[in-house]
Amino acid sequence: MSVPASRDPLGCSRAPNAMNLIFCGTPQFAVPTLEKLLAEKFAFELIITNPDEPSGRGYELKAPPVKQVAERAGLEIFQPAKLKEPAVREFLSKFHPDAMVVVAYGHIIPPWMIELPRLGCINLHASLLPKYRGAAPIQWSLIRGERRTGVTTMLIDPGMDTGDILLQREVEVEADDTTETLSARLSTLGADLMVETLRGLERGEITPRPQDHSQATLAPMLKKEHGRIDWSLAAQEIAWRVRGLRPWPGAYTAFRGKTIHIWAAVTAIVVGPAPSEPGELLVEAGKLLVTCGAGTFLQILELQLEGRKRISARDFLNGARLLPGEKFGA
RNA sequence: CGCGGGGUGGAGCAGUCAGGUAGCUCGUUGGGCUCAUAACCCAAAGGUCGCCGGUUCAAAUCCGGCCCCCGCAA
Repeated sequence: MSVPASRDPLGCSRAPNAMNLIFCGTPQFAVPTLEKLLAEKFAFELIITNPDEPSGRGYELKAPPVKQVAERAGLEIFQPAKLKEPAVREFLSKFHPDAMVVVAYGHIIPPWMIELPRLGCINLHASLLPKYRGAAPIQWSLIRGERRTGVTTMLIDPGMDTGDILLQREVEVEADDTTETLSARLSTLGADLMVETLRGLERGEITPRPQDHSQATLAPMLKKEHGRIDWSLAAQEIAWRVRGLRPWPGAYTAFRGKTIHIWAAVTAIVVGPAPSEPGELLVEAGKLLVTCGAGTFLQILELQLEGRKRISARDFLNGARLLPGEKFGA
């Protein structure tokens, strides 16, 4: 199927999406946007992504997902460790993109870089700004039990996700969504929104709208310690965390002196007045229940003992030889 | 040479330190009980103990090498 060479209203011979872009992004979340823009024939002057990092057993150097896609597409790649270096500014000042697209890049964009592109730096953020500003919006919206969330494109300003909003799109959070599944959905939705945003901006059809800063909430980068389960919380709170903390750092607790990860869990209907303290394990009709705060119970569905594979609660019960009164978190 | 855990019937595990008849909880198959059941009772099938080599009268277990899986860390 061939499309005839199109002409814009001015009659100039040019591709329909002849915007020149610089793309900044690093993890998997940024990949759908890059791929979508490639498919829509946007032109890339440069791809900026984080340096390869040692990862996995043996600490082998691993290229970030965006770099892998960019390499396959034959694009020029730039991997500065810091944007502050004078050499970085000097190098980038040679470029004159129409817009810079920033998706989960992992760095604050300095003012001189914001002013580089004609149309500004367009950021895709995985929340309904001004809610959940920061590095981990998807995780925190799940941890907080939000029923709906979305994606936002905005004009980057010197603050942390404080720029003017361009476009937004909402989605429902499914009851079994985890950061993995929600992130996959938002990243493809965001890719479409970015295309729409760029085209709208080029045509002058989008009016940047300031955020209502009084409504802002924060979604700071997660740390390992955020995954430790506090069994005195209500089961619902813990279930939200289990979903939001996947795949990293994961919700974990201690069992027989070792770390055990809880990968899937749901709140359980209480069966009876079983007197027990937070963390205590109960087996009821073949189900593995943990006592939580305020008389609530969490049913464990999937877990993983340190050094072992991820298994179902049933397999765990078959092999663990639980003793009465054993507990998590001890 | 980043640190560490693990590979045992279909599943999850014990047994390995102090070598010597393959164990536990399930699942599967057949039978029984029951109005009925994922419940209960009886019975059966199913394993080169990751691979190769060594030590030994004898190796899942001790020694050497290799393959695969996983946690930490980043």
